[in-house]
Amino acid sequence: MDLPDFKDDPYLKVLRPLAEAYLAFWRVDSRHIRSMRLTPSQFDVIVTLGDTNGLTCSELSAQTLVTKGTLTGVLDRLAKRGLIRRESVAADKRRTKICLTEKGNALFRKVYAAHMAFTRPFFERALSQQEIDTARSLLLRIRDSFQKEGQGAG
Amino acid sequence: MDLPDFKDDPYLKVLRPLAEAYLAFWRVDSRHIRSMRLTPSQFDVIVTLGDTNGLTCSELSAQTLVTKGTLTGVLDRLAKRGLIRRESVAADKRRTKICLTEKGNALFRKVYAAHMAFTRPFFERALSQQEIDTARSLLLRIRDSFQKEGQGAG
DNA sequence: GACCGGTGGTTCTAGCGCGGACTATTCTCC
DNA sequence: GGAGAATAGTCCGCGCTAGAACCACCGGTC
Repeated sequence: MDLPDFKDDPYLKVLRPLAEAYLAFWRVDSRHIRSMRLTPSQFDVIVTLGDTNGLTCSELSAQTLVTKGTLTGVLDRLAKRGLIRRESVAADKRRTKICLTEKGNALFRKVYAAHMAFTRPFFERALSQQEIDTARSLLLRIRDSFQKEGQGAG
Repeated sequence: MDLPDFKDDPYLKVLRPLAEAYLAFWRVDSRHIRSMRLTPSQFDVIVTLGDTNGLTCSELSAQTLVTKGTLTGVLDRLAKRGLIRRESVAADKRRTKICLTEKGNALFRKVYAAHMAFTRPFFERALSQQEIDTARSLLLRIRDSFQKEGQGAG
């Protein structure tokens, strides 16, 4: 994505920093998660399940960044490690409720706090309170622009 | 990553929008790339090779988001489609120079312009010129914070 | 000219990502 | 209450991902 001809294109001035900022964050973030013996997807699922009474697969995949198809495998591995369990739902036999086990809940408490504490300083030293607000609103505008349906953009 | 207790944490106010903005972008971006019969990694490689006289694998993996180990497979598939070729380097038998073929170069020209044209409007309609500059500088600060070595962040 | 640390590319393992197909169940509408 | 659409979860194919191990090769040293 690095052509001289286009380097001055104003929109590239955000596109690349956006990608670079997120990916720099992501590398640090995921490395720390892996050091806690979880993958990013597993962490995402555990944290999303934390402090709930269980969620269905659809709810989980909507609230995490894990798609429906991938979720099955992720849950299989978490179940194998005794961190979650699948419960059938009487009212709707199609559904399965996913719950943290005791062990999973304990892990959640430990790992979430640790990860927050690890990640926070990177942001705090980068931006002031006011800049955080500015960045937030600009980023949300970008997000909304890409989330608008009719992807035809215009 | 969605706990009530922590929702007011100032750093979460950027973390989530950053992730959401990038991922919203990424979904639209990668879907468009796939519609052109390329994967994001393949696109990244092709675009990076465009307008060069060939790069070694190390150079490629440094300039793209594709790691050394993954690159082999990506290049295999691109070679199988006749889009790149591997050339041995006389001066150093360890190295392999990767070049776009004619076909690959033609694809590059077609696909890169199309993709830029597709993506640009999403940013243009989200932010003004001035906001682009602001967003850029804040994002670069975030990036730099995460890229600083000693990941201990303090 | 044999050692040796460093580099370049490939290979391996375990796991994730997307889209699409499939089965079972539930909902909707006539 | 039965046909057909929609939904829930699983499964599959292909490809990507990090990280580590591996082997060939280079550069310098003695």
